[in-house]
Amino acid sequence: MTTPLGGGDGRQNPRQTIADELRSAIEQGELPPGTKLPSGRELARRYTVARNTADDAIKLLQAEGLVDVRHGSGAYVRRRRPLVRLGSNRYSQRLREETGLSPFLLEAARQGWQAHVEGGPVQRVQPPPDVAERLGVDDAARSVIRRENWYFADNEPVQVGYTYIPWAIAKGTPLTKPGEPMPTGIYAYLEDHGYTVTRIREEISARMPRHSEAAALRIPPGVPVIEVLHTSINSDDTPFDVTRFMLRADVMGLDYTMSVEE
Amino acid sequence: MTTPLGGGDGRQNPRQTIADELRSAIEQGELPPGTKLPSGRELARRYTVARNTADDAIKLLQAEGLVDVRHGSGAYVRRRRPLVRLGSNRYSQRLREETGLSPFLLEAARQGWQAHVEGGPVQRVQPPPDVAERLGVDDAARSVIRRENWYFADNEPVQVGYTYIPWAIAKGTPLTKPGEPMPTGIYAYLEDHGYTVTRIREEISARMPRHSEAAALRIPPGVPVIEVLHTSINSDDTPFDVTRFMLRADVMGLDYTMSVEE
DNA sequence: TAGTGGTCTAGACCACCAT
DNA sequence: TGGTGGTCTAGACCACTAT
Repeated sequence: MTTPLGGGDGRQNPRQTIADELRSAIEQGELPPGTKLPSGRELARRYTVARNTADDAIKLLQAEGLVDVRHGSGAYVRRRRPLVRLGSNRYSQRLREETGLSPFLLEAARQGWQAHVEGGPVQRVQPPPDVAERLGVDDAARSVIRRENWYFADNEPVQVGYTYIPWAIAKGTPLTKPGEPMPTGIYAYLEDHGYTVTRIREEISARMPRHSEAAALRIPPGVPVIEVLHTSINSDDTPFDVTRFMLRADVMGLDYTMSVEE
Repeated sequence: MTTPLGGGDGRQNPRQTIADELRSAIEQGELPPGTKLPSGRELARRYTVARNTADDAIKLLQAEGLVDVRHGSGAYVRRRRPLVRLGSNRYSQRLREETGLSPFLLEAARQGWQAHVEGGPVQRVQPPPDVAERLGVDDAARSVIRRENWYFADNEPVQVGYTYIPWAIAKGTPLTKPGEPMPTGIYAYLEDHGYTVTRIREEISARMPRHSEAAALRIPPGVPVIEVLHTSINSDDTPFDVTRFMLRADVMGLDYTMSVEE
């Protein structure tokens, strides 16, 4: 087949061509957020390609996070939702005491979201290697308590956290029991027993969600997760809690303010 | 067509079935990193499906970031490369002076990477709204200087940064000229002129790369970017520089340690 | 009920890789 | 040169949505 063009640049893939044109229409604002894209069949007609090919173009945009596809309805330019930004002050004792809220609820409420937290199972387990290393704990069986928490905004799950506390610390306390003492966070409790969050370390990475994570957090295609490995450090420089958070990156972000040591 | 199974669970999509089995083989370690997956044609034979279908299964894994596909060769389980973690101390004056290195070079070198930075164009421009807001600058034309920097590790681009400095500050200084004064970073220069990084704010999000970013940073499918909106704050609480970084999330991460205010 | 996306088939040609 | 991925076609059936 010959290339019919007379004025433009060289031809490439039909699939890419279609995706490129839709993409730039989106980026230029010609297709504003919420707009419905032409249907696969319609694109196939316009570009004189098989429907497969047109659909593949839309799948590309979906993987790039540009569109949401609704079965039976159409593909729509994704609306950029404002992020809930978790601040670095979220471990502040004072904030907690004044509001009685856990960090997540605090930030979410401040930003106008209907937020709640649900506790999951609490188990005595063997810590993952990276957690064990940061806790300075044996990589041995049952050396830590693992607590699971799910965070919701407007009734959608947006974050999960797995908290690991050395058994030596948690032993015989309510920290080993589910449901407790979540309302104001476990930190209020730990504080009363000599563990104050003096410093924190947060190691941040991003990746595509695992299949199971995508299902559990209802993460749409084209949306990554932010993984935060958080370590709480006591005034005597001992780490006493490590939490691995997974955040839906389309609704959650982080916001740190910190002073720079010389 | 009937479902031939006798012992297992219910059937679903061939495409999903194939992806599920490969995925769990990868997650179980039966297919270790670097292993070559069966070819599309081979999978098609094994599962008695069309080649399209088998290929689609592999594309799913690719979009999840689990495999790297090499044209003409095969699909391989992705090796997890260790991250270069940029620390919160990277704006430390002392570190800079002792080593003479810019933050990125410092961290990368410390972690055994062959690193270098390339400066891009320097222009006087109108700042993006979010940058203008953080700089406390007019959203007007030509109110800031924009500097562009590309960061390489082992000769691969892994990070871009766009730095915005108010024209009022940069006017008549080497900050308006390209190539300068990069070797030790612009911060050394600013410091000598009354702008010391006393506090920083970093707003973090993650998303799939834009098409152009993916091309420029050579980001493979299934890999997101981390976007950091960095603000440098002077001792008098004035912001004097905003930089937007884009990091390839498969090789770059962040590592903050900070004290918690009461 | 008409239109839309989801998926699959069977066959084809091209580009790239490795031997 | 044979195997592999990349892409495309033309047609089909199903599941879901909207009216």
